[in-house]
Amino acid sequence: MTDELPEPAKRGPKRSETSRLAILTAAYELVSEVGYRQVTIEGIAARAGCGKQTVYRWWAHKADVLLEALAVKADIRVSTEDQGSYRTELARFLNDSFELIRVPGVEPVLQALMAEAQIEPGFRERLRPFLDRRRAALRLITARAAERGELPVGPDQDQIADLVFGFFWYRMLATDSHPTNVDADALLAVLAPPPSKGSR
Amino acid sequence: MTDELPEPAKRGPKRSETSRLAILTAAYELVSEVGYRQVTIEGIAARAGCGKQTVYRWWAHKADVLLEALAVKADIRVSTEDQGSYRTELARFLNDSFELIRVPGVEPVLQALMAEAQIEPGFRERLRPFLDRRRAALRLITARAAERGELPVGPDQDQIADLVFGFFWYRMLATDSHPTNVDADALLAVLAPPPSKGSR
Amino acid sequence: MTDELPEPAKRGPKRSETSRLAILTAAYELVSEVGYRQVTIEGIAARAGCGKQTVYRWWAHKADVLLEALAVKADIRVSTEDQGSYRTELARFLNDSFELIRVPGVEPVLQALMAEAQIEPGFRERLRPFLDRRRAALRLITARAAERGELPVGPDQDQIADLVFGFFWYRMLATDSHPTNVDADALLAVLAPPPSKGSR
Amino acid sequence: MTDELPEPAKRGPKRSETSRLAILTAAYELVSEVGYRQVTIEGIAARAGCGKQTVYRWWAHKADVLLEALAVKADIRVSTEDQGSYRTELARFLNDSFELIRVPGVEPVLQALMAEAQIEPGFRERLRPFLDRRRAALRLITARAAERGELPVGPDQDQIADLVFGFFWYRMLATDSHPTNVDADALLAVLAPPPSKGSR
DNA sequence: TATTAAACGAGACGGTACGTCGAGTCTTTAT
DNA sequence: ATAAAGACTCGACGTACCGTCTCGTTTAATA
Repeated sequence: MTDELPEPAKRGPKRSETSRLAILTAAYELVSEVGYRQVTIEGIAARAGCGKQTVYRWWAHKADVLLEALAVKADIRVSTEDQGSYRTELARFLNDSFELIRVPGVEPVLQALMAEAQIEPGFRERLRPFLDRRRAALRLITARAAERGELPVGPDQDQIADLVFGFFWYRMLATDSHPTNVDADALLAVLAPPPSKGSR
Repeated sequence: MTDELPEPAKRGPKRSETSRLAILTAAYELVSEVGYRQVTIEGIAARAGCGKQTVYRWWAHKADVLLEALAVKADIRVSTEDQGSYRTELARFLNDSFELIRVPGVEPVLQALMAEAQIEPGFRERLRPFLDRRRAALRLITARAAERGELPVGPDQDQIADLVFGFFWYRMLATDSHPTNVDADALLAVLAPPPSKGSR
Repeated sequence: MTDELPEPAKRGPKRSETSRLAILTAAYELVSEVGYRQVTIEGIAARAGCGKQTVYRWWAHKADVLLEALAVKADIRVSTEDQGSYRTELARFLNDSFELIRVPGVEPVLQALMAEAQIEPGFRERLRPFLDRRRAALRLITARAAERGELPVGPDQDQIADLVFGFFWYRMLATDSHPTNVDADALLAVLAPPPSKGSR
Repeated sequence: MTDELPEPAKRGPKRSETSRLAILTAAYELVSEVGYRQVTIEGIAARAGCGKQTVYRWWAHKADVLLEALAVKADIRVSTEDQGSYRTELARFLNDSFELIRVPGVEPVLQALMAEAQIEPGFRERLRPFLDRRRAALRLITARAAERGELPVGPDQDQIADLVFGFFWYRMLATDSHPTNVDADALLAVLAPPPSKGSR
């Protein structure tokens, strides 16, 4: 039982990996250098040393280039491994996430992606799987916590995700201050309060 | 001591309030009708029946028109009055806020404003006072709660604001589901847990 | 009794005569310099120092620019005055015409116009009035000759025009040799033979 | 005595006659169907079911395809046989020529070829042999007439050709009316006047 | 009351980028 | 070994808006 198509055996030249990477790199760098508004398909193509058509052939929108560039340039690796306790795992998840946006170029790209999703309905839908993957990662942790009975009463798992990612994005979109470890502690205090000392 | 200039007593016709309102209305309506991306200064001017220059004379950017239109079209009135308890006041604040974005046209405008703030550094700064006014409103409540000693250990007042507005904006920007009363309850459970039954 | 509209008193800036002339000049010169194929609207606009839109606003096609440029750059003045005899008038008409295409830049423009008329049906119709005006000029002469009874039996006035302009254009389009006075004599011999000496 | 080259006996597979004819047919038909401007190499290749490269391999320009297609699709056969008198032979030549452009597809192709010759200097030179062959055919007739002493005083043989082909092309390029037998009579009256009745 | 300066509608202007098309070249695979 | 399929770079297309700049016209304070 194979899901794969048996390769219709297409003739002709294959897609140029060289061009693909040049375009992704150009787009990624340009966002930080000149700002998303000033990034144009023409500019990307020029910097990548390829024709505009090669960009348009493979991506519908400059934001789609960035979305793919993000995967190439900032391989997202956030710990979701079983650490024994919800609190520990959540702490790690938060710290990893907060670290990620300190990777050069990541923040402006994320801002641009979220902005474009508001403006271009088509891209909104293409961004969602990316956002959902992040939620799914967190869900691994909360689901495990639920099984263990560690989840405090209050928000359900979806609402926890809204709180965590809401905090994360709001800081990035609406303020100038990145979330720090101090913020992670506050989130932990709210979502996974430490076992009270006096509890017996 | 007044900062205001003593009015140099300019000659000539005054700014046309008719045009101002026509432009604000046109911009506000166009966002919902055609989407922010498709809103152009030319389109606003055409719909408002005025020249482009009249728009450019008073606003720097189409987002600035919307920011002012929002104040006119959806007068923001969120309760911050003293209700005796933090939990009650926060509940009211949340419900009022969540209701606001159900006003027709408000959500797409807010999405557009936040998007433009990511893309246009100048506008980002002009949007901040708007966001800060919202934070200040919430701060009235948390400050009062702090005085009363009602604030649970954990997040400080700024972090509370990040959590509340983060939740609010994340739902609007990244998901398709508006926050509801159920969500308000979850936020309350996290930020202002009810007095535990057994406590006395 | 005036046929003229009472001028609806249009508001706003008038068409820029500066741009118009810069565009006509640029187009006219470029044809000779780089060849009609290499003339582009972009190139014309760049050389004229104006935006492409300013060209597109007033002309449908690069050939239309040239057609107007021809009128400006090579004011066509071919004698059709009454000289007493058909033969004299036709001789003058031919010599004036043949001289015209020796004006720098005229020949390549005429070639381009006729070529475009074959390729772009819309322009073909816009070129026709120009061609018809040339025929009308010749017709002044042949009609006068007909009145005088000077027209030899054989081709009618339209066919005379076909012969004259056919000769003219064929030389320009299909050969490399311009028509000369010698050719004018040959045409005269055919169309307006001198009164045979022995005839009486 | 054959004009054909003795085949240099090249190695490897020979040129595919199937593709050649498919391309010529596609080009010839497309000109009438969509107009020369809209004919593209890509379109020809697509219609012929072959790759673009196969077209480029054998022809430099779309006009060259048409020039060859014309020879295949409308084998040009104009009578130049000795008929005893200049007038008779010229009449036949004119009628045959005028008939040719009534063959479906011939006129638009001829218009396109002449147009391209104005626009593409390279093609102009490749078209000339075609035009010269037509002149050579007429020259057979005029040369015979000259030998017989039938040529009237006035235009020399080259000028006669200019007049005949000029008339022919001018009608095709600049007017909408094909030359007819009536026109042929007018040309005859001018170039080969019938022996005057009263001549003794 | 006449003057004059500002704000207005209209819209032409020099620009920039769009997204598309086709040119002509090059690469891969199947026949 | 050929040729189809088609990806590539390149350049121009014609369009849409940008933000600026005239144009008259209208309005209101000033002289």
